[in-house]
Amino acid sequence: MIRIVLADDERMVRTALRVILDAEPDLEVAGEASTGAEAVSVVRELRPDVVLMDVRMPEVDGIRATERILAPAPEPAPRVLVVTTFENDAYVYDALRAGAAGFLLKRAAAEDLVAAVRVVARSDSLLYPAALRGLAAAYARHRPAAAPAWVARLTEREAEVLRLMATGLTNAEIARRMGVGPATVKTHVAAVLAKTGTRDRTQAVIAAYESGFIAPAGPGA
Amino acid sequence: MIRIVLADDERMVRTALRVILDAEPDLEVAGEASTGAEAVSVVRELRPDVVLMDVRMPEVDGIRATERILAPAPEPAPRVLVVTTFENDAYVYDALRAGAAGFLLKRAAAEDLVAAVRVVARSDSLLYPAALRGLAAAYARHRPAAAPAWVARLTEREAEVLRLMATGLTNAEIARRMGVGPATVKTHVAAVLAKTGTRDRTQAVIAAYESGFIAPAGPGA
DNA sequence: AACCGTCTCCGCCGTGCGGGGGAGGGCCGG
DNA sequence: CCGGCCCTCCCCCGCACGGCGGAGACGGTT
Repeated sequence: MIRIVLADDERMVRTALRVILDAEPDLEVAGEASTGAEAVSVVRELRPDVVLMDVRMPEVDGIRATERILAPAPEPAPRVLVVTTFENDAYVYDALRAGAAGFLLKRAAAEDLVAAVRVVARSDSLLYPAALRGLAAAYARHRPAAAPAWVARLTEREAEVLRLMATGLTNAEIARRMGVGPATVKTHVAAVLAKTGTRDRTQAVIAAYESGFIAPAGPGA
Repeated sequence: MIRIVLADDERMVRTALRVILDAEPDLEVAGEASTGAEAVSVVRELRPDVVLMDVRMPEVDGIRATERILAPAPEPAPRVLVVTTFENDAYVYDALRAGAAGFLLKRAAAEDLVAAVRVVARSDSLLYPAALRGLAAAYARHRPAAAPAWVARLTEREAEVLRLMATGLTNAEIARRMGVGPATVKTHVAAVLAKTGTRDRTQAVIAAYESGFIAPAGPGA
C-alpha cells in the first residue's frame, strides 16, 4: 500500500486527486495540506511514501516545502512529486535541486498521475514536460554546438541583419545602423526568413537562439 | 490503438517487449527493426505512434536513428522512447537533444514500460532513471541565473502567452492554443510588453531568452 | 562575352501587430 | 460592501512588416 499526502492550496484540486488516487486499490491518501508549512508538518507526522506537492502555495511554496521535508534526510525520506500547472523551466530545476523525485503537469491524465505515483514510490525518478529540452540544451552548450545548415547559407549581409534583428531593432533602425536604405534591409530580411524557413522576424530570432547562431548573453552565463 | 515499432538488435529483447505490449488491448506492435538504419525505414513506412529505440545497435545507433526519424519533422512525428540498459548520462542528453520524447531503463518493470508508452503516445514527455539526479545537479551548478524582476510580476496568463510567443506563434494561433479570443491575447501581449519594457513581440522574446525565462532547446521541439 | 550571385534600391498591397480606449465578471482582501 | 486585480472581450487607428515583382551595379565563373 502506497501512502500519499496531498499538498495543494485549492480544495478542489485536492479532492480531485484524492478521488483519482483512492480509486486505486494499492494507493491511499493519508493526509492533506493546504500550505507549504502545513505540508512539512503533515509529512513529518504521517511519514507517507509519496507527497504530491503543488508549486504555488501560500506562506511557503512547494519548492521550499520540499527542501524542508528532504533536508533532514533521515531514514526513508518520502518521495516528493512536484505538481504544477505550467512548465516553467525554473520550477523543474529548482524542484530537482530540492530533491524532488519527479515533476508532473496538472494537465496530465488521471492514469498518468497514478502511474507516476507508483513509479516514484518504487524509488525511481520521473520527469515530465518539455522543460527537459532545456536540460539537454544546457548540456549541449557545454560541449559541441552543431550549427544548422542554414547558417552557412546566409550571406554576410544577411547574417548581419539577423544579428541586428536579434537585438530587437526594426527594419528602419537596422537600415540606419548599417548605412543602407530600408528597402535593402527588407530584402535581406526576406532572404533570412526564406533561408531559415521562418515566417516572421520573431521566428527568425527564435531560430537564431535555438541554433546557437546567437547565444543568450546572460549576466553570469 | 497505439501503434508501436520496436528497434533493438537482440531478438530476445524484441520478443519480450512484444509480449508485454501486445498483452495490452490498446497497444499494438506494428513492426520491428534490428538496426538503426532499418528502424528509420520501418518507421517511415509504418508511421507508428511510438518507437521504442535501443541505444546500442549495429550500423546506426539509436541516437542517430532518432535524429533521422525526427529530422524531417513532418506532421505527426512519432514519439521516440529511448531504451537502454545503462544510465549513462551522456545517452540521456544525446537522446533528448535528438528529440526523443523519453528515456527508459530496460530494468523498468513491465507495467512501467506500458505506462511510459501510453504517456509518450499522449504526446507528453517522460524520463526515468536516477541519472536525472546527476543531470539536474550538473545543471544546477552551471546555473547562476537570477530571473529578472519582471518575471515575478507576470501573471499566470501573461507568462503563458509569453511562452507561446517565444515559440513563434501569432496572436491568433496563441488564442486558438489557449482557447480564448484573439482580443484577449492582445491584451495579455500588451501587458507583457509593458512589464518587460519591450515594444514588440520580438523584443519580448529576446528578453525571455536573455533572462533565462525560457531556455534554448533542441531542434526537435 | 554571357552568366550568376550578391548587394543595392524601388514601388504596391494585404495584414498582423501594437496603442488607445472602454466594458463586464469573478475573486479576494480590506 | 467596496476597491483592486485578473481575465475576458470589444472598438478604432496607424504602421511596421512581409510578399510580390522589378531594376541597376558589381564581381566572379564559365
